[in-house]
Amino acid sequence: MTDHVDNDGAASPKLGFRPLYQQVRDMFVRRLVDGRWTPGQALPSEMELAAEIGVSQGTVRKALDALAAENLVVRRQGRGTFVAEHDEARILFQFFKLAPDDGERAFPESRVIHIARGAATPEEGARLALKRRAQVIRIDRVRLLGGRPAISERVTLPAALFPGLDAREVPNNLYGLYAAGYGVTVANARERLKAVGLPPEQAAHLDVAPGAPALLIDRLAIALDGSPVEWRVSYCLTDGFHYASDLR
Amino acid sequence: MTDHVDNDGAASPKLGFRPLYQQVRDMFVRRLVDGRWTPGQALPSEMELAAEIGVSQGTVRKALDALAAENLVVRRQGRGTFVAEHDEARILFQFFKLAPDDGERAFPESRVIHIARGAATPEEGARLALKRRAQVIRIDRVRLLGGRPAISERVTLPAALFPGLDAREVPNNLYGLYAAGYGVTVANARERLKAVGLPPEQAAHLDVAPGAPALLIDRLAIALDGSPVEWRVSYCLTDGFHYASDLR
DNA sequence: TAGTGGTCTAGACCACGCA
DNA sequence: GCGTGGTCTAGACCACTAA
Repeated sequence: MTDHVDNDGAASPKLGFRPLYQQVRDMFVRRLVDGRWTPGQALPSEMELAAEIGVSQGTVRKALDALAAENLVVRRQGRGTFVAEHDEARILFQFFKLAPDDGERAFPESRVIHIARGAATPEEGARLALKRRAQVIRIDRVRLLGGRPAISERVTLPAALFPGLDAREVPNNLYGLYAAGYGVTVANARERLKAVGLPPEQAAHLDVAPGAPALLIDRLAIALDGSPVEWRVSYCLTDGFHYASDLR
Repeated sequence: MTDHVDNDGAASPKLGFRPLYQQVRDMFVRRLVDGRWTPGQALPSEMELAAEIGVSQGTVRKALDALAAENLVVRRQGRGTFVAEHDEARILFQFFKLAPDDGERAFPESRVIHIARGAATPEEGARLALKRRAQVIRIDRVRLLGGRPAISERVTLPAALFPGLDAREVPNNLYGLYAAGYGVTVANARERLKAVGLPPEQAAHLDVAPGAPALLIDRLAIALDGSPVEWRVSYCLTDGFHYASDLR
């Protein structure tokens, strides 16, 4: 066992104090990162984990509650604690904020326009924290909402993380593929929104006039270990749809 | 004392079970709503509250932690628990999502264009859940970011909630005024974003050409008791700025 | 009925802010 | 030094699920 929790001894002088339950949380995240715990799997019970690690059940509980708050695990009373999956329902509510003005949210269809790999541009390298001259995979696709083309986007990925992705069938649910196919779990994302005039290329894909107002969404997706794993730039038409944001 | 916590007895049959700490949380929210606890005030210590209510300190703690997670109270180790205030810093990070593309976030200046009261339109009535022919106050203003006009917005309020607001000086920080002047605390807000072409009136206020792409933010602000208290429609220019959204 | 997570309690000790 | 919230533990009981 390479995991360990240690809050006593000379290693905990004055600064650098970290609560036990957070150390336990970090240990659990490590198990998720290195694939010891995989999506959908049932974790051992709180009691078993507590006995294994050598802390109280309450401390394990605080650690698991923290992971549940980050949507990394799902707790179900009477059944157990499970590693979260990137199924469509989760994506739809956690990462896809575009909803119809009235009516139910629905998962968009996708149409891949182009997929290729090449050397990262300076901007791509900067956003994805890549070494000079690293390879990236670029996916251009159009997504349909309610049957109409509404999103034109480019997804840029570090090729090193996703070997062979450019040569395979690309499913609708990319984050599910990252997890199931490459062991890469997207933990969170930062989005920056702007209103812009639609560039000619995107306008053609969406079948509207160039210069039409579009919502530009620039998203950087972050993996469990904190590293950026996807840069996505989406142009969205917003008549009949809106981007929903809840401020608490 | 009208507050009470009761989880035994015939009132708790099979359904309708509600954890004690949530009942305590609700009791605390009631105290915030009715003004027994006011912004900035220090709450009694956990021990005192536990003794007063007749539950354990741990249960009070869970209730207060829940309120802290909702940004309704602020907990400071060694000092105490305080009712949250709508100071500029809180607004800036919790409710104002527009940030410069590079550089520090800053609070925008405001210039009131017009303020008046009148009968609610059907749409205003629907959004604010008003009775037919209720009065509303409308505030039109322009907000400046980095010295440049960047936001043109209309704020619509139920006149009954804010008597005399249309006749007084309107400060930059509206939510602070609602709280300090009228005992109305904005607890959260729902925003819907679209990209639109700027209407002529807003274009004139912002000194750009009509039809220029703008970010339309439609915000409904919700009070502590769950009722809508403000409807705000903002047209934002987004060159040099973006709307930041973190997905977790 | 057995096992899981959820709630509630009680008490000890720690880190922090302040007088 | 004192009082605050923060952490950690231990144990009891409850609600839910599945066999």
